[in-house]
Amino acid sequence: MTTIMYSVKHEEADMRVSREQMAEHRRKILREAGRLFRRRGFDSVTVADVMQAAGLTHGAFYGHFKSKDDLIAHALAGALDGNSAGEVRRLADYAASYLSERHYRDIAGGCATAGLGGETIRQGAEARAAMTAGLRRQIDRLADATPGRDEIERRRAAIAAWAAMVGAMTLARLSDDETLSAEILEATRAALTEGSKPR
Amino acid sequence: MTTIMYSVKHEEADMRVSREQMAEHRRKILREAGRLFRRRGFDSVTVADVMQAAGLTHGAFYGHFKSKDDLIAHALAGALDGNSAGEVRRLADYAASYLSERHYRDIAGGCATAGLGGETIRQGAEARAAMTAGLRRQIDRLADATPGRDEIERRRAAIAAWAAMVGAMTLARLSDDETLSAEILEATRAALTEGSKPR
DNA sequence: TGTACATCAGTGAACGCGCGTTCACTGATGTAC
DNA sequence: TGTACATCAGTGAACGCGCGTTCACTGATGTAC
Repeated sequence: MTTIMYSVKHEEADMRVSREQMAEHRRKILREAGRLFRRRGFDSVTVADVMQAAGLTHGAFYGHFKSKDDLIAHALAGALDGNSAGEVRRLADYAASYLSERHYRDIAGGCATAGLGGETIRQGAEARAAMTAGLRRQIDRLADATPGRDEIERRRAAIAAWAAMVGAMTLARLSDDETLSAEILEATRAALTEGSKPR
Repeated sequence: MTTIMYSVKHEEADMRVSREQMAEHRRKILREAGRLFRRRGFDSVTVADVMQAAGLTHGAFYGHFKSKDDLIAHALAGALDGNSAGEVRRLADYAASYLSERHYRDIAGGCATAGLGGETIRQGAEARAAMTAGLRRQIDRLADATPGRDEIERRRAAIAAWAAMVGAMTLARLSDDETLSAEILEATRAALTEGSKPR
């Protein structure tokens, strides 16, 4: 009996690859790390998990990053950048979309603050700094889309609204009863939407 | 040269101890675990850390709990119980106290939902269940102290307020800039307090 | 444009450490008489 | 109430596994001529 083996290379991730290939690999590592971390948390995702998701072996990791902590900081920064892409038009619309069932279910692709905020408090200085920068950007973005008498009032309202959104998503995902989860999202959506729609 | 050694026993935690001693040990393990978990998260606290904090050695652990996961579930339930002790009179007062600098700094003794909510999503079924039960109790408590036309509206408002409190504490602790942290707490406090004070 | 060689991205085995868990042992507790 | 013995809470060494990290090696890339 003869077994014919086809050597299928999904990507040419063999030995030495070109420089653009390497840059592409780095981007892929960061993207997959961002998704894995959001889904499973920093600690339970291993370096080997990330590299496998990126289609490489774990040994190549240290050619791209100094350490797992280094990866965490960069992946977090990337995920936060991805989240804050696009302009926020009206706070009420943003809240409705943020507090949607779709976002509730998409942990891996969803908001990094909701998915990883609680754990980042205990991470290294660089990860904390990335989070703080992302938080500042988000507050600014939301303040521009928040109604209010003056800049100070809009900023205040934006902060409170952002806290409610992140908190509601955390609580909804925490609950093991999906009816309660839906109620939490709905109640917070209502609170952030009410009175802001011109009718 | 002679060294005189005094054998100081802080507690008689030698071999076999009495049954009430054992019950006391279990309570101490749970209390210390609750504090350590809130401060450092589930993963970075080891069974040996907890037992040392309780004044015992790690080998005794499995006489008290089935596994680390078992400890997590019980410690979480205990911490949540501790948090929800006492009645909530007025939502605005509760929010002011919850969003205080004192609470912000007291992670180990503070709200377990804010301290561990983000991580509990990825914990076992029992830990999730304990969190869900705690969440339900908290919503009920707050709803009773929330102004509103009817039960449904009070409950809605209580949920949104609770989400804002947990979110604001998470964001404040996330920031590595204490000025921003204080601003987040202050803004959310203002949002939850405004209009509710009779003047 | 073609050839020779140095570089270096990726591979996979190996290292070492820490942690959850187990276990033989100890000796005080608690019970039976 | 006192004595003899079984029980069992706690001790500390040991086990085994997983994970972050290192390293010798490979062979394609990219450069010098």
